[in-house]
Amino acid sequence: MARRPTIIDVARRAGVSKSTVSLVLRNSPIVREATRAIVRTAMTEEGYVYNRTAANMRGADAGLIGLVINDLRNPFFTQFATSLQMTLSARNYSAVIANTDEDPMLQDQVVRAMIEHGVSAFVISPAYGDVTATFNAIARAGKPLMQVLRKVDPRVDLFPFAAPDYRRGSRIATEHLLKGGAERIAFVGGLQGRNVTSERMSGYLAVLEEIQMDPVVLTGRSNRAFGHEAVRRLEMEFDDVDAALCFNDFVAMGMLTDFARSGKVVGTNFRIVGFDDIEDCSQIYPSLSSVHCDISAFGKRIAETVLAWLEEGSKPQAEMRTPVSLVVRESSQDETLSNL
Amino acid sequence: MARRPTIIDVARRAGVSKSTVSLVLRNSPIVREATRAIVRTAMTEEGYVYNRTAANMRGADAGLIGLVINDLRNPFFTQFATSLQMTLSARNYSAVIANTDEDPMLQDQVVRAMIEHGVSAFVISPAYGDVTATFNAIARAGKPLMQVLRKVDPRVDLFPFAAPDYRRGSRIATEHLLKGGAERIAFVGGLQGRNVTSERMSGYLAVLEEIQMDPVVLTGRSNRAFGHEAVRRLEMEFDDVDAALCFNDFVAMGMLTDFARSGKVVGTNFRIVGFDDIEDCSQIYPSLSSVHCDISAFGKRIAETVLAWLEEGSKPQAEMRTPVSLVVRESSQDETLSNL
DNA sequence: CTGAAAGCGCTTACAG
DNA sequence: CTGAAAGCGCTTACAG
Repeated sequence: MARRPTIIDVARRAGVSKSTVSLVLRNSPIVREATRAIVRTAMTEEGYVYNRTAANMRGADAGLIGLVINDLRNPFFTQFATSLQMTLSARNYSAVIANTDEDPMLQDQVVRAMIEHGVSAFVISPAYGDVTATFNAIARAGKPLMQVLRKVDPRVDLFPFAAPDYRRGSRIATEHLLKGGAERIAFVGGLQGRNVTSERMSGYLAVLEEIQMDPVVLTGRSNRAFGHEAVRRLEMEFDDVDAALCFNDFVAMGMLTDFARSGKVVGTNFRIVGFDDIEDCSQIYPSLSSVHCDISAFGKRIAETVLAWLEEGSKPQAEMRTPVSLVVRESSQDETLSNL
Repeated sequence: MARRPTIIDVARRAGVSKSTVSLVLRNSPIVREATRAIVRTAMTEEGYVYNRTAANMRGADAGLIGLVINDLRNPFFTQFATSLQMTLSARNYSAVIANTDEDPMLQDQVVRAMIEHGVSAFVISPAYGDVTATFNAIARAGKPLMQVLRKVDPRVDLFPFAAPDYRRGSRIATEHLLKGGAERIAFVGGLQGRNVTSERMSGYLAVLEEIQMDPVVLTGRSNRAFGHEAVRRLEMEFDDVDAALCFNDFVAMGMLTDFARSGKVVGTNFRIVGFDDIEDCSQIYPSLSSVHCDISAFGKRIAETVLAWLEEGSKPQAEMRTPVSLVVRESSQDETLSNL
């Protein structure tokens, strides 16, 4: 297989200089239309493909964005990554994507690899742990960085933060459970001491304080297994609890499965609301009410924000919150009502 | 913020020529250990980061692999992509990842973008449709390409194909259902006329022919909704069917949900086996038996295969099949038995 | 072992 | 509008 054709080959065939070819490539208006056409045909005849790598060297933007995600196997993050990547694609950027598996060391390694590869900007949903050195390396390399979904570095003036408005989601979910007649509501899941946990709990705590209801908080991992465990603990220790707001949909699904196994009817005897509204929520039985974070719109918005920063230099605000809403389904609604 | 330091800056500080710095960078053995040490310190003092882009220009390998996936929101493919990407990372490669959303046009576009970006090789789980032009563009650019999971281009001598051994999975699942006492087994889901569908059906058809059982095939989309539809159709048209092998886990879960809603006990009255063994299978109730494709090992293996091709020039065999196994859970096992 | 020179494929001023 | 020249940050022979 022969060497890839370059602009010189195209120039020779078109009978112009290579500068002219370069100008055509960059859609410069100073080249006559007739010349453009000649160059264009020469390009297809040669089978020319643009070499971005070479262009970058001369200072042009690489058109590569680094996307670093703490857990790509989790559909919540997958959804975000996919939406972001597709928005970038539509704007003619490509994404270098890496899963860090919640490992700050691995995270540091992939970030450095991406800097070497010359990505133009970073979007990071960080693993918990110390990111100072990692983020500093990005700053030193002069690349914009947005931290999303988890605020791990407090220097939001340098590394702007964006996330859905969890606090508000937590509030409206709690109010919904109360309106449905819940007399004692538990908050289930989420590791103690983490920002996301306190945010997702904060609206719940605020509402309960307003109406003087005692909170019941069961913190723990954010998976189905903890949902199972929580059901057992509630039965043993807090048998007056008749509703739960969960840290995320996995915890909620874990609880649902447990109730299904023991034959309890969720929606009537017990009300559950999840968080994130992943796709499965509407597909399971009973279907799961959940705080919808519109993560797909969120991903799109982040893509646009970071491109605006890159292309127009408009640095995003230090903290950005995107709207959330509540999707009510069977798990928090009396069957008799929903069948009306 | 100052310009990024280059090897010249490092060379100046270390008091050597830039060639020497380059040699150190590439771990060449011909540089004395003492000199290396001096250069290394100079690098950290300057805050030097390697510029791979520049290195590529001179012919070095980019260390970038293009990963193009038909549906990144589907956990099966996410698992594959993640495992592949992490294996690449461990070998000091990075992955440019794109979701094509089953759209051959989008696929063509992202592939061309990746060629411009200078990826060294492609791994593609293709969207259905005509990929000839897209694949030809890759071949013209001289990049290795492996098609995985779906054989869309028959030219496997040029574009080697790899997938789990679906046929065998289909066979062992069918045999398992028969051993459990199934008297009539349906195959549910999978679009007609697609390779994957016929492969996942082939073992089932073969076994049924051997024992002279009439097949019942309900082809259709591969999502939960079709699982619902299938349950209704089975009840109406084939009420002697007492077991189902599903095209994938989503279809199976759709069936499970439907049975749960109507109070039928899966595992006793009706046996179900899914395909792919996504993570949820063990977490739902009843837990879902499934053909385990070990997609994580598969991703790792593909990464290694493509790197071997790239680094050692050892082109993979035209067709590669990886082993599968059956994971038996509640959905295909009599409760009385499983509780022993 | 180390230095000076050429070149990878583009873009960017700068003349014409 | 178009051409000739320099340079982006490396690597690669080729001398010393």
